[in-house]
Amino acid sequence: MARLAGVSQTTVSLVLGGNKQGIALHEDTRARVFAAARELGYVPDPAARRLAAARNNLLGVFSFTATFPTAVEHSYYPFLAGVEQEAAAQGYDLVLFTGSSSGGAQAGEPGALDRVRLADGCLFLGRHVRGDQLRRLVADGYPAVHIGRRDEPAGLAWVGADYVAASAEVVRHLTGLGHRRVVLVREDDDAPASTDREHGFRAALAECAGRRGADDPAAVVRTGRPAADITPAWVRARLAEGTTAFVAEETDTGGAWRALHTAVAAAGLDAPRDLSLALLGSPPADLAAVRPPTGFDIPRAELGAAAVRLLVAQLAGQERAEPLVACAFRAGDTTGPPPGGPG
Amino acid sequence: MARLAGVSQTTVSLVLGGNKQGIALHEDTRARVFAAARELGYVPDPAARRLAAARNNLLGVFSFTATFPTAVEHSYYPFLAGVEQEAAAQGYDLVLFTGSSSGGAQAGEPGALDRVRLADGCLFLGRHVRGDQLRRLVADGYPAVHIGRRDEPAGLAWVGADYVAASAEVVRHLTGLGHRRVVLVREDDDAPASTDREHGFRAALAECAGRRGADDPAAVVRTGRPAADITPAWVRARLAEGTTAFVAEETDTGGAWRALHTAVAAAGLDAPRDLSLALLGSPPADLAAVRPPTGFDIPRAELGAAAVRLLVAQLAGQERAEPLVACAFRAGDTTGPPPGGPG
DNA sequence: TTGTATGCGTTATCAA
DNA sequence: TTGATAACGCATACAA
Repeated sequence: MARLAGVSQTTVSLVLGGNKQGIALHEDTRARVFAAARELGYVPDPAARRLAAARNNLLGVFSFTATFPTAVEHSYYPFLAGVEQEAAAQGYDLVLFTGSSSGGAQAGEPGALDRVRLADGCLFLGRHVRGDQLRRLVADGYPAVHIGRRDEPAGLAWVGADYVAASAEVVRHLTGLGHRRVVLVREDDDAPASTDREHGFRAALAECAGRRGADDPAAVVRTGRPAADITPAWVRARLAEGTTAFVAEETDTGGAWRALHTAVAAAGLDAPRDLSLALLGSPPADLAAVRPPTGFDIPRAELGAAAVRLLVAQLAGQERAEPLVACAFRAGDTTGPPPGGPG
Repeated sequence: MARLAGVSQTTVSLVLGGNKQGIALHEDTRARVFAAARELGYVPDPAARRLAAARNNLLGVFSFTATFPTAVEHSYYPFLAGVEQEAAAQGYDLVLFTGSSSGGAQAGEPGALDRVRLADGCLFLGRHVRGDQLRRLVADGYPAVHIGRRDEPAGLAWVGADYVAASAEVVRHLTGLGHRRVVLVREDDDAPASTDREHGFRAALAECAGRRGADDPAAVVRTGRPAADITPAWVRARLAEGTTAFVAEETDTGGAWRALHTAVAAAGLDAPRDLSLALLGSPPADLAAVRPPTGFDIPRAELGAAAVRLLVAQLAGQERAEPLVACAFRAGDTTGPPPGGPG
């Protein structure tokens, strides 16, 4: 013990612990403690100090699929980048959990989510988190934050991208160019991320209809995987009906956008010459290079960081703040005025 | 406490702790303890565990730059994939220590490394490791494994890719095609990864020279960042001297390969028609699609997994095994016989 | 087969 | 300004 070296004992904690309480210390004492510590190579045991502090400075990160899947494009990497940085800034370390691993022994078992309790609080990623277990965690007052909007279980804190506002902005960009009839291609599921985009889409079109007195031009198409119904013929039919712009939502595979892109090209059409295309999100890497679509970028790193801040605030007993993070509008090369002129 | 739920208390440790000592336990008791634990969502505190037993089934990962940097190409992500999977298989949870992350509160502090002691052992990644702190950890007998060959501090265990063998194999592929004069373009630094590649390169060429009695055709060029000296004129000059093949080492930015690629194209030359090109590693994503180069792939996930196995073996007091992991030769489209025919 | 007592290294509360 | 002393939550030797 450094106690032997110096002449003190509890004092070591104080000087080496940073003296949070602001207790007065003799400068000599400090110096002696430091000297002795260096001499013996003494290092405060993090386990002991975390035990005594009743807080281990660990934040959990739980993703129901592997945190590091082989296919990078499905990964949570962009979120983790923000999580890591913000956790570092807040002085927390990260414990990585996955639905498939969780300590090896009890994979997939009913209590698998309980493992996260070894951390002070936990972040959850992904749609497929078991609701019942999460509910219990939340009910027990365990600090938890979900990345992505989530209505269930009640009381679960979350941070999410403001898809409503971002989608509305994209649509307003189109209506501002003169488009009056726009079609949204979305996935056939009811995830909040899809629903929010549709809300923003409809809201922005309704605004325009109100102003100009036109009838409601909103049209929404739900497509499957793969998006087999988005064909050149389908595109032509929509154009014939007066549609001048198409909007696709971003999905994890980019399927909707890819299908739209392909169908338009196959129909011998060109954006923005013959019609306008926009993407409610970011394009898959291989299509990004071809022609950057008009749309918005999801601030994934920002979301990760915001989630950490929210979780830390929860740990400190503070109430939650604004959970929505704004997306950045991206002006691309795929939109322009409708062919026949505005209106 | 789970103690309240059941009727025991120390027993909880035994049954939940895996009962290392092989003490006899009533099946009813075990069942009751498990039931109570599940009921309360009880999880043993890792800090307390580590304090009392000096182990808590936590493995640390410490990288000397952010583990999830904004620039994806510099990331340790591929290693992490293997680390995560193997750690799960071995029954360990992963702690990502954020001590050195950019923006981290204790980024450059002298004690930044000490927090890893919370975990039973720790993996280290990256070239820019604080040697002094690592040395202390190792000297204290703390289980540590470095991913990537490393000579310093002495006694630090590591796993690495067998760059020597892999590079030699690539060169033999070239000499087998008939190339006799080959130039290596490498970074101007002395990282083991670069040095090993050069060794393999030289060894394979020397073999060939020995067999055929030719003079030593090895030529090594060190280039900076950016690799400004790799110009079309430079390529032409080497060809004029009789060089028929060029080999570049993989770097984190892919700079050397990119420079070579660009210079050859700008010189109006084509591989494998006019000359052969090979890459000691994998190409950056954007160049991979263009034309897959002959070379080898670093088994990053395998390395991560091997590191975990080595660390776990160290925890069990076993001695270290073979630290080298073989790279996979990749036949690409950039090599062929020399233009003038073999020899 | 299970309960009791003790210690792991710190921090926090009080007393000196 | 500093030194005792009691937790912190768990594991282990030992007694029951």
